[in-house]
Amino acid sequence: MAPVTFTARPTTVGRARLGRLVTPHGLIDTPQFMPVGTQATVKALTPGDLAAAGAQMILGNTYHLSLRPTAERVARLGGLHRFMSWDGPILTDSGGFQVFSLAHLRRVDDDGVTFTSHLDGSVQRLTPERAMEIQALLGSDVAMAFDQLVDPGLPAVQVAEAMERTHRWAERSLAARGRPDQAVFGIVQGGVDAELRRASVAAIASQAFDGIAIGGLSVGESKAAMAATLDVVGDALGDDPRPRYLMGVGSPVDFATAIERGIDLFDCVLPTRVARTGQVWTDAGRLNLRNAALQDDPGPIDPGCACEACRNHSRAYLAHLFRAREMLGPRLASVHNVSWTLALLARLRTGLGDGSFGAVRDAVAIAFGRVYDAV
RNA sequence: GGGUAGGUUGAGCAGGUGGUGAGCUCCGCUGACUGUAGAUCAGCCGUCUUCGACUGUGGGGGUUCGAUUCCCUCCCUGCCCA
Repeated sequence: MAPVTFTARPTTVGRARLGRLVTPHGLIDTPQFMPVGTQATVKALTPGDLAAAGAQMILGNTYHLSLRPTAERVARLGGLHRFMSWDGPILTDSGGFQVFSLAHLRRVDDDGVTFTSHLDGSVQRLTPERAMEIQALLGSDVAMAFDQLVDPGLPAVQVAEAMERTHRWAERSLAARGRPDQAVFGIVQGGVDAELRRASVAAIASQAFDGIAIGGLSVGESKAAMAATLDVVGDALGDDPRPRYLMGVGSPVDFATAIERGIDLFDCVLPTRVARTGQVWTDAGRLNLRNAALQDDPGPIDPGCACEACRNHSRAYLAHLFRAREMLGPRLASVHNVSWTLALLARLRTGLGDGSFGAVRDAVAIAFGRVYDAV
């Protein structure tokens, strides 16, 4: 029996589909957004907060958790779900992103990556096999193959080299899968080069992965380049029935763009990261809770939002909390942003069914265009 | 009343022995953040017409080419004595 099953039906919107991913810990309506809980916590939020916000699946991270508290300890304590008291589905990143973001702390070779721990400077080794072992110990519902992403602006030779390494690591990741109840997703790389992306889709989609992730995007390239790359990947995948996960995306305007091009799953730190410094997302665009003008605003962050922060608190109160550096500020802002983002995804799903998708997409584009339009 | 130490841009300071005081930390203002080394980081933070210029060292006066510095006087604050 497959660890996860995915059923999806096409819609009238481009390559968009409406689907359902069933995992050992529950189901996910797609397209869906997964809040990121790198260190076994979606920063500032309890599992109850996440459930109330409508979260169906969250992320954990191989690199961080293997260093602390260590995968072995999590396993001894009953696995990641029990450890963090999140009963729903969990996807674990393989640590591939850290190969990219911690560039100055690592050395890459064909076998794997050697890191200097950002915590204590100790030498750490991550290979496809070890990444899969860690994820098996964590017990996530979906494990990610160990990949290497690079700046798409690098010379094509280097982008191709990292991509080909990713393909070899994909095979090894799949061969090293540790448990039958855990799905494994492969990751397509290739920067913003159409030819490389097509080659990468061919190399990854031909393997027995349970899902296909698109990595290496939203790392500085333009919105247009990301959309064009998603078009290429979408064409190359054709009617491949597996779930498609766009890694590390996105901002409010990115979701519709990607959904139209066939994406089913998203994850991104943005809603929680920006929330902690006072930026909240609303139907009218974004709002900086530190702005002086909000100190006298008795209204909620977003009148259309049903989250705890919007139900119970005013912008003026939030503005005060951030000004006073009270931890409730980042917490309530995180509650709101995750709730709002998940609600946006719900509206987009509804829109795919009833024809209002374009209207939702355009409203968000107008509200956020000023900020997130791109280069 | 006497003595003493002080008064520097919102706050707290640094510096300054007659020769360029706009330097720091807070506060404040604005922005950034995309598979989280991020409750972080960046810019601004006297005024203006801002690649520059002007003003500013408690108030007033004096000496001087030139005063934050020297002199006179007044005001304010802390501490000690009476």
